Amino acid sequence: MPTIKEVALLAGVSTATVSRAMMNPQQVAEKTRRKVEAAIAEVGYSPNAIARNLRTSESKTIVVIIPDIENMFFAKIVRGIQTIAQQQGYKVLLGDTVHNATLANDYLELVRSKQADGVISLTAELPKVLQHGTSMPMVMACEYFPDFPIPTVRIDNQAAAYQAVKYLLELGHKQIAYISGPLDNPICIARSAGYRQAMQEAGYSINELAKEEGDFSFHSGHAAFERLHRQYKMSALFCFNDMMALGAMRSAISLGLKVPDDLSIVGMDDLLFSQYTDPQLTTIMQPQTLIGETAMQILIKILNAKTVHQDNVLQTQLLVRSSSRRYQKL
Amino acid sequence: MPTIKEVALLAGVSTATVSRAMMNPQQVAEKTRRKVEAAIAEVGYSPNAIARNLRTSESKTIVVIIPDIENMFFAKIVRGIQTIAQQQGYKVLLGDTVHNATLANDYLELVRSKQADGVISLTAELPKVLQHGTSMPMVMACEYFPDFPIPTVRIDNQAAAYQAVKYLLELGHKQIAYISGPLDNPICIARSAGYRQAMQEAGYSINELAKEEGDFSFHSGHAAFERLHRQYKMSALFCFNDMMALGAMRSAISLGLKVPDDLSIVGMDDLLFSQYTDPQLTTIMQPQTLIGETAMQILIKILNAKTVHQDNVLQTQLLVRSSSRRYQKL
DNA sequence: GTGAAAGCGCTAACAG
DNA sequence: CTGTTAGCGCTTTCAC
Repeated sequence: MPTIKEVALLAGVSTATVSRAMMNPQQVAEKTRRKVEAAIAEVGYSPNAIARNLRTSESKTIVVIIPDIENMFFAKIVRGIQTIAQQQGYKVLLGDTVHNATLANDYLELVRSKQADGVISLTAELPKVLQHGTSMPMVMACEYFPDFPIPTVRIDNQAAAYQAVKYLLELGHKQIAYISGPLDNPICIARSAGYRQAMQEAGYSINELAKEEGDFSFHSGHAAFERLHRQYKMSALFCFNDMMALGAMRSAISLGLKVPDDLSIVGMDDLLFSQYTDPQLTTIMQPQTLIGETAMQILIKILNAKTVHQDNVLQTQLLVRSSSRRYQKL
Repeated sequence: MPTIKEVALLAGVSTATVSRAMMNPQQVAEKTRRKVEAAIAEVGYSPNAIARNLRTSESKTIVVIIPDIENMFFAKIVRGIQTIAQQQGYKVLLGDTVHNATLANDYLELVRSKQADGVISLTAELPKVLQHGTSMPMVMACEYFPDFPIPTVRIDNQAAAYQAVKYLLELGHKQIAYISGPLDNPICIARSAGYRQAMQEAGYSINELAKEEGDFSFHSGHAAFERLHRQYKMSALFCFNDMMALGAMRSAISLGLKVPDDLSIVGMDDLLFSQYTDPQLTTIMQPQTLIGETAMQILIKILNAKTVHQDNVLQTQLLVRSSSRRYQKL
């Protein structure tokens, strides 16, 4: 790999001039600049970013921590992040934690060690790893932690779940079950609260058997429904995300149930495929692209000025499709 | 951020000793090491990887370049890569190029600048960017370039397409159309050849109207089918990947066609959702996890010993499901 | 407008 | 076993 020194030699200038020609072109004479550019092209020089970062303590790179790259929900969010990042000259690196806190920590390491300037976390694995109260430019998207004072962009999880369950109640359903994500996850706690709020408002008691736990994956939704089906007689099901809803729907169908005739299903997220399955999935849509864009905008503000915007709450929307219908006696 | 100097000062040793205590603990006296470790903990020191990499030219990190994070096909491959990487102590960073050669180049930059040791490319954007014949530890997965002597892990694209089309021919179909990815993409050229081979063997001529181009995305498959439907009367359709096949299937259905009664569809990849759509998608399965694992294993060998394993070809398999059926006169 | 020189934080000889 | 020294490749004062 050619270095700046070789370019300088060939162009007959000092390394400082070569550096300036790249960083502040207007500071260097037209003629000199052209010589430098020619030399750069000739040797095929490309600056060593790592040396540059070491010097400037800035990498113009951010890292996005994703819990599960197989969950399509995150793809659109990443795209939103990338759009803004690119506009502002930031590169984005993705880290998939496979729901593993140690890996999440490795990615945080990139920021500590100056390989990246900041991080957007889409995962809930972080607090286990943030005991040191380590402070770094960071924004949390989707997930959130009441105890950690980290700028967050998210939806109102309790209200969203409330809306989903309320919708099912209005259709006349009484036996409404739900499949949650990990029970200790704050967004799941909030969504559970939304479920309870809606049920209690309608005057129904909460049946512990009406709940099963998954991990947000398709397969966990499939498995959770099988357990649920054995233990609780329901006419409607609310799943905490679409991947699980889709898994549960498949499970229901293969158990011989008709959706929505025997079972209404409502999910949450609105994935690309949610509208193309059979039946199409009714769901609470999350503005995925906007979540990503907002998160990146906040991170850039933090990087520039240390301004902290706490807790941005974005709007969701109920999308009624064909996986849900009015309750009918069987 | 505390530096090694502060640790050294606090521990009452030189920076070299601190460094050794971290890199080669056995080289430093038990007692000294303990002092150093205590100092590290006290100031909350964490080494600046960027300075370290600048010095050692090694990062124990590899980068995976992905053309489109929204295409689920890549998720499983990435998981395969991660499994092996983790076993061998490598971190993996993901870079989504959004089909953009400039971004692809940025990620290559990570290797040139020693922020990563090697790269696995799942994208076809590279050659445009590799004019300089730049050599770096790299393996190509899925895509390949006949002209570039880069270790590759892939399937036999022509044979796979041949198998798909042959299958449709055996079902009695004669009017078989196909939706390709970008026409200048080598794997698409190979798959087109497989299509032609099968058609010609069966004694059918090639109709230029029986072909449309997409970009491997769901939406492009949807749009391509609409064009195809206007210009060519077909009883069967082969799509170069499942995302497009799923898009085409939706398009067909919304145009009032029955799948498979009016139109048989065969895809390629075998995504998680391919078996859960209605109808379930017949497809040529690619061993995604294995592709990822193999690619990473090869990269590690290159990193260790410069051994080059050219062109590993993995097996595919036709999965017959319900989106295809025997031809019937209408 | 340009060059000389210092140094970002770290590791790796080389001495001792 | 440990300290001293010399850079890795780059940017950035500070002079000229």
